[in-house]
Amino acid sequence: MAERLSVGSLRVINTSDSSSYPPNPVLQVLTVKELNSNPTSGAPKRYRVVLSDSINYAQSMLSTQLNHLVAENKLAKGAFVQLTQFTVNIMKERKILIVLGLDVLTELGFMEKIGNPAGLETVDSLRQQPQPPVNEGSLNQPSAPANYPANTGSFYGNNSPSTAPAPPPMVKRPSGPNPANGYSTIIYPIEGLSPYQNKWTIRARVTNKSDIKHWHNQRGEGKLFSVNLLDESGEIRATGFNDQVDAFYDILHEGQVYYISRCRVNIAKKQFTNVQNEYELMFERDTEIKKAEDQSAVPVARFSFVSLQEVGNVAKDAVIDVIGVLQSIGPVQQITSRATSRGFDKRDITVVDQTGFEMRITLWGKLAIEFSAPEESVLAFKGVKVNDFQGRSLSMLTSSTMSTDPDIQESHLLKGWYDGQGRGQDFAKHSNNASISSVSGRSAERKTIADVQAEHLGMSETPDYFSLKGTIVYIRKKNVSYPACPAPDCNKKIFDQGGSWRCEKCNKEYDAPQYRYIMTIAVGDHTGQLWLNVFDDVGKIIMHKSADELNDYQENDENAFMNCMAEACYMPYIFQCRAKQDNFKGETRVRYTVTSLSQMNWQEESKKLIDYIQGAN
DNA sequence: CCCCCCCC
Repeated sequence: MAERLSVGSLRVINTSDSSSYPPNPVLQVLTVKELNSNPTSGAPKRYRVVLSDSINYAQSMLSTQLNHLVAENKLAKGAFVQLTQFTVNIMKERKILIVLGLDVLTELGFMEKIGNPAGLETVDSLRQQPQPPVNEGSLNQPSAPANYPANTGSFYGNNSPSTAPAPPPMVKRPSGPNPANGYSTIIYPIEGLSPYQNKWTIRARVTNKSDIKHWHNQRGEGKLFSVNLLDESGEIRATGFNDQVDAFYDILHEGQVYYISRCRVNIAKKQFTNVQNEYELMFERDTEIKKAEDQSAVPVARFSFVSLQEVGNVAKDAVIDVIGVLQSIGPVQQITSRATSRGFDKRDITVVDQTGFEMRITLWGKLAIEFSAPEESVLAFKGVKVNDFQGRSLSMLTSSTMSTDPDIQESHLLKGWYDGQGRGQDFAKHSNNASISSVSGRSAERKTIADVQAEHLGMSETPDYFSLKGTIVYIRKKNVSYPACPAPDCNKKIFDQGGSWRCEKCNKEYDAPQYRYIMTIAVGDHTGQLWLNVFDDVGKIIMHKSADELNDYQENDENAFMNCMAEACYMPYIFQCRAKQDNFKGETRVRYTVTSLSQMNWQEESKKLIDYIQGAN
């Protein structure tokens, strides 16, 4: 097999101009590793693959459309692959191959590592500047390296040609625009774009075009619009401001394919993106946009569906894609925004899928009013926001899209399932239990108990949020729960009037209270111990039963009660916590409240630890 | 340079 390898090709790619890249190098797969992305973000998995030519090895990232090869165990350790499309990005001083296309040479099977391949020099060592070793974990967030020269022009322009790679050629399309009019005939895949390359043209379909938005704030005012662009490799958002609105807004039409070149490539701000790309484009004065004569061969949509069941495990505020069968259509309603006191039209619909879950999705504005899809249509949503109202619900954003009965495999499968069995089925909701929650879409930062104390979390004006990996070491037996008003969302403590229970808030009498947890638990980790307050939704998870049931035990069956307490103790969890000052008998103290908790995911935790250990070296 | 996306 060794003779099939493109021996020495990786060094050529690492050191030379893209025009000298070996066209279709054959390489051996040394390792395939899943990048530890946030499992609650809804984003697809990313794989890092180490490739060897037997003399050298190199890091690569697999474009997500190749993920299935990993899932099918075709692309695995020891396999041989032939790259058919790739580009080179620079992350943290090191070149990374971005593999956009490859063939697994299955006829060669899997083999032990051939030769004794060595690592390649970092970009900086090629520039005679010794650099510390690369932290592999950094691949997880390839935000453009802050420690990297911001002026990429100087990097590519002023250095010697041997260290200054020009953009790699990708697919040659003789039918593309003529270089004479300023375009390159070389079409780049969107996934290969990066701030370090500026001579490219993409051929992409506009899958979403915003209205023109005007803004004014302290920093100034202006107008903007943005489009989502899609090709077979990936998607990216492009935004035009002010003059570029005038120049390009009317040229770009949703659904059509364009050649686009000479944009600025910026780092996408993670919290604002709803397309899967590290970068985003900004139209500039000399940006060129030209409608493609051939509108075919560019995908119309790209989805990364999360099943309705899985929506329960996605963080609040994540932006995800879902597909489901339309089950019910609510009426158009008018609401008034609390923030702006403006009125909005909305409509709630419910969709179901073969995981047996239903999901409410809120549509807004014109789309809500004009919604006309018949019941039992398949609806595919791209870029909808996850809310945690009553468990889980979804809400469209202006950047979201909805397609009715899209001609994609998932849609046909869903239709088949619905006609076969789904129509008569009952569906589960994501109930109002505590679930993975987060502040602004991310999980709060992990702290040890020693960190929480040393950093004085909760002692400032605003609450602090953190997550904690710990074990329940004690549950206070006093005041485990209180008798609450059974009216939905009241939760007020009610009082036994002798035979009936009175709620002062509702001004009503009830036959029985509904007990709610207000537990105090001690949680320990390897650095200390902390008292945490737990309310009903989290209490139910810890105790595996309702506060009513536990209260019943406490009153009538001491043994059963003690057993429940014992079983709940010494369980490890990841606690999401809020630390907040309050006044108690004239003294200021910090109260720690568990806002939600999740079961230990040992695999994830192990990964975190490995990354932590590697980062420490 | 926006980044709001609303309500129960």
